[in-house]
Amino acid sequence: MLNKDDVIPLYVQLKRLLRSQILNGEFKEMDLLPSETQLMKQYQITRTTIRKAIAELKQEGLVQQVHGKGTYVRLRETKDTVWNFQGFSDLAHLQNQKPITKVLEKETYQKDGSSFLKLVRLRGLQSDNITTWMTIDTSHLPLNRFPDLDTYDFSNTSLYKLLRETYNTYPHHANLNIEPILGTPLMYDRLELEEKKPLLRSFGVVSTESNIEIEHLEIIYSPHFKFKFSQYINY
Amino acid sequence: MLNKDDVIPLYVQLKRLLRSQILNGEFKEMDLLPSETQLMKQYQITRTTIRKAIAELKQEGLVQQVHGKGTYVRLRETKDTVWNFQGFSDLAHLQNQKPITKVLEKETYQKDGSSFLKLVRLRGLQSDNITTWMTIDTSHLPLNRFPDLDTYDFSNTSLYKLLRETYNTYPHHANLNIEPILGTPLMYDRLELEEKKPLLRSFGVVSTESNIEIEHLEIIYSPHFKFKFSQYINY
DNA sequence: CAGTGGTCTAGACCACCCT
DNA sequence: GGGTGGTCTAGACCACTGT
Repeated sequence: MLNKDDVIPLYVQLKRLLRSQILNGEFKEMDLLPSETQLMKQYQITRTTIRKAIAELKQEGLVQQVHGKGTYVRLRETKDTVWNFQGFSDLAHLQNQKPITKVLEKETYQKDGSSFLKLVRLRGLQSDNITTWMTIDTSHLPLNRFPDLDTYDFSNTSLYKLLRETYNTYPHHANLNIEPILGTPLMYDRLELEEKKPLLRSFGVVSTESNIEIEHLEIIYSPHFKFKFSQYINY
Repeated sequence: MLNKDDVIPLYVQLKRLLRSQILNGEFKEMDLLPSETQLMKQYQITRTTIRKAIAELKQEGLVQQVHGKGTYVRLRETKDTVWNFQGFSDLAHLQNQKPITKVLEKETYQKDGSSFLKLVRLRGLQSDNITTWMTIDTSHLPLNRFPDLDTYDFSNTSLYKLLRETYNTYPHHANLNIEPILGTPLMYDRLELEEKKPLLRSFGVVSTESNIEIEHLEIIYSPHFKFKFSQYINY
């Protein structure tokens, strides 16, 4: 149920509710969501509010509206663009796949008189007990900002969840470069690739809303990872 | 001005108007757009309609709203990301470089009973009489939608400008895939590259606002072309 | 035809920012 | 305090889809 006195806007509450119902499987792929009129009655809120919630779900690619028919659940495609960050786990669940993370390296080092944590993780998706490795993530995090970060085990803990919940730091945007590379033998070995196809490498900085740098990172993408983009064209 | 009897929704009309004003430089980077109240008076439409228009501009990355302050023009983010389309020329001028286009192939062909134009162009930047080739663009365009398109010379004519001004067709967004490849000898030859570094290849479809496909395209990027992204992180 | 989403109006109250 | 955007209500009419 929704709480009209909560500080969280009604449309956000409704959006989260519908999203969790979709992700939990209460509504399945190609199901129709309740119509806007039904939702009005059910939650006693206006259609405008409902449409705002659905519009954002549509933007996230979870839902598709068709005039005269209804609002369909749409888990396929669209959101493959989200590479890592936290979209990784969500994406996995949608496709009945399990996100797998293996910590390859974890070490602290000094640079310019400050301590940093270097974290190398192999990330992949598991379905039917077959694991497909997708990326090798290398993160560099400042330990003065995140004390004791090196004491955590990251194989089961989301880095960003930890930053948010323990260090109250909210990653907001990333500035990244992308380039094609020939992988090193180590990379192909880690990603369990036979073919020595070229790989994608992206690297850059993750910052908070106020542009404080919180992470330097590099991501090596396996060819299994399909990059999709939508780009608006400016006149 | 807006036309309330037009079949085009008011918010779309307003969105296009504001967008063209931004891109024509009537509003500049970091300028404030007129406030929602001002726009209400100016165009005699409701705030809901105005907010819908602005929301879509926000989604396109042209504009940013700040509570209590106003709506700012923000061209930065999108501009760096823009690879080709017409951002190419803008980008060039900014750096005191001249955009160069060389038509490599131009031929019509039949497929599924329809005629198409295949256009292959080499694009680069010139400064101090040195040309650096950046991309090889291959476009496929339907001739039934663009009659006589094959009669134009594209070395000095912008394809998109032609589509807009002659065929009244507005490219709006592109859905693209990106992958690293090993180039063919022909590619390295055309791009005048000595080193056989891996290249980036992107391919996909360009559509109008109403999702009508107008161009299939492939772009091969030279390593001289640096890809930069800004990605917002969603929770 | 009834039901659905798409657009739009005319208000209201609030939280935020600046002076 | 006066202006800004953020949320929400309670309606209305329309275009599209199915039967």
